[in-house]
Amino acid sequence: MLTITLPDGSKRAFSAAIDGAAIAASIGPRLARAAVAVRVDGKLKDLSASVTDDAAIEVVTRDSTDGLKILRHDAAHVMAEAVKELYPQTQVTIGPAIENGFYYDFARSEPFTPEDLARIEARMREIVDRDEKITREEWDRDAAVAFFGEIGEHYKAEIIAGIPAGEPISLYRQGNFIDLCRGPHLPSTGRLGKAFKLTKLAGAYWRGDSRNAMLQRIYGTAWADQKQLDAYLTRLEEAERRDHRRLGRQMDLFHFQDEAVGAVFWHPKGWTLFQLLVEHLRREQQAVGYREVNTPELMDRSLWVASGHWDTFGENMFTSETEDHRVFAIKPMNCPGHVQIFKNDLRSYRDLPLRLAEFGKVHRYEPSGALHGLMRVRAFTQDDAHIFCTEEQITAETGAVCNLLLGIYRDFGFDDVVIKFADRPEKRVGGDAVWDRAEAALQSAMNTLGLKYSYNPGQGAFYGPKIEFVLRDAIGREWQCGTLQVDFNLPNRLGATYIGEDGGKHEPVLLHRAIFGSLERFIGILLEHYAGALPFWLAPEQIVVATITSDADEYALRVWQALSAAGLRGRTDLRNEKINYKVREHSLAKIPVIIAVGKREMAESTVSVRRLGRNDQEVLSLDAAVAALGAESSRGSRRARH
RNA sequence: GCCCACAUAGCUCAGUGGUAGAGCACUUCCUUGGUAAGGAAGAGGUCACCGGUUCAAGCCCGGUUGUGGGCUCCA
Repeated sequence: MLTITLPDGSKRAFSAAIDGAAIAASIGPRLARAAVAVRVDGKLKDLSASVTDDAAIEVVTRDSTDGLKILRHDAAHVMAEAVKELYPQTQVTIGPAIENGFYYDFARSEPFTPEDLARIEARMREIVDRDEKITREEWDRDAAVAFFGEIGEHYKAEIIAGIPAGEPISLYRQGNFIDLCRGPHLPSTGRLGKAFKLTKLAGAYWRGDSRNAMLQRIYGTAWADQKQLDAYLTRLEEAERRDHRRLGRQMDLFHFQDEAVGAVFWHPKGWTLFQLLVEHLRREQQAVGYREVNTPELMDRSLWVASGHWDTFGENMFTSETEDHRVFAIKPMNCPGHVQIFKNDLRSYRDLPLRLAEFGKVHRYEPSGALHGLMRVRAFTQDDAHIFCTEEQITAETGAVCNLLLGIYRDFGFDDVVIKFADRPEKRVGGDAVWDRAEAALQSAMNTLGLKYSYNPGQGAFYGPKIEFVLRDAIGREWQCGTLQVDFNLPNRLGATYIGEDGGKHEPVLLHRAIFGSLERFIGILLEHYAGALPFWLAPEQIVVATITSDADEYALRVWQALSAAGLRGRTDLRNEKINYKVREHSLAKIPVIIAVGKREMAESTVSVRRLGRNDQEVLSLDAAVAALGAESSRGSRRARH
């Protein structure tokens, strides 16, 4: 006799041990069909796992978060089975479920081709039709290592050999395919359904280490049903249309070319946007105590040797050698420069916190494969700032930085920012005691603020732990934008000190912070976020004044003059084209406001205002329109922050 | 840097060994019109670059550069 408790609190009694499938069936046939696994006292189990004692049971269905994960994991297994059938010489490695889908890494001397992908996918559908039973087996570790070694699956054998001896391991078998897996899995391959698709082919290093062999990774997407799959594919297509590289071309904002790989040619409209971001942050940060500075692009190598950058990143720095054999480095960051400004005066504890900001253009010789539109470039502008403070001031300064940052992000329409805490990396300067203090200080400041963050182990800067503020692009890729780093190392390495209350010399703590991070990257994210339709205050061209007939040319110029005098950006369109044509063209160019003027407006001193995304117009007197649009533009950029 | 794919007009793309194509954009002319494409004509190319195969290469082969998708990296 056992009693199970369902999530709604209801209880059911069974006379003997029972498995998940039977429990689901006892509740209803629909649930039984949708069931992919069960959660027994919080632990995910196969539907076939038998429940012998009283337990809390939740039937996991295929469209739930856990259910989808299981489906995707099964899809990976089915793909591996298909690959082994079609290309028996291939070795399997690992194949997890990921966001929206799954992948599997294979070792094979021949590269897979896009045609192979179609073959593999077809075979996967056959395996689903075969509806092979999926069974769990428990093996002794050493027996499993020997087994996989024997059948030539050396990667699998290596993985299993890494599991502590004596720990029983589970294998899952379907047809002739057997794989190491923690589970749970579906009862049979037929339950996977056919709402999956293989999407791309990629390389991936064995165990994620670039010193290891390159494996071939096949990515796929899998869903509970065809409708979900179609919706996902449509979403991807839409995301492609908001790719910032495409928008940059369409909106004539910037371009790249071969002679300056990874460096942006900003066109007039793109540069206007860039300047708007700079102006906005400049105003906001000056209001909270930052002072702007500017430091040299080119400094002697010795400074970078002293800071530690030369040893850690020398290979990624651009250098320049003069005729007299002096080696200069083009700055890859601004911190050493700011430390020089700090050091150039005798500093008192009364000067702290000292907040130095710079819109500093930096160059980094990034690996060619890392480059990506505006998101990852070799020449970019940081909205960098360095706060020299005491250890006691870290919490307050961290709070102030986070407030400023989250406020700025809100101004640009980003309400949900992913925050990560990254601690000491393998390659670092400074002793463990210093790192302990830096990490503790940053973490306690974050906890005091009550901000939610995840943990990103080993990803800190070489001189200190950091907080990463991460935004997502149109297809969900994550990009670090803002950052805050606590540094107990550089001031020491570069000899920065201040005179404390006690009259003695002390080392300041250095907080590094960037809000946009890289202006280039932030603009890339911003464009994708708005799909190019920037809010009125940010649009490089806010208004086009378009004539309906040439009789209105003079009036249009007068209207434009009035708008321009109110500080608005835009132009006239006096071309001999129909108003329909002009509306279409400027709408596609994502101009927020089109003002049409014809004989009627001219006679009445009015304008007809059409907003992007709307099909109606508002007729206003010229004066009222100028006042309203002028106010709207400055409202966006001048937020009340108190 | 590594794996795979791709590179044709300003843009989006077609062209699988036999004289380089389309749509949009551009220029000129006609059209002066009321809120998402009026009409006609014209101009526009070292088919990324270097080499090879071939009577003949945009197309086949090799290399280089760049781009895209991943991996690694990201001060």
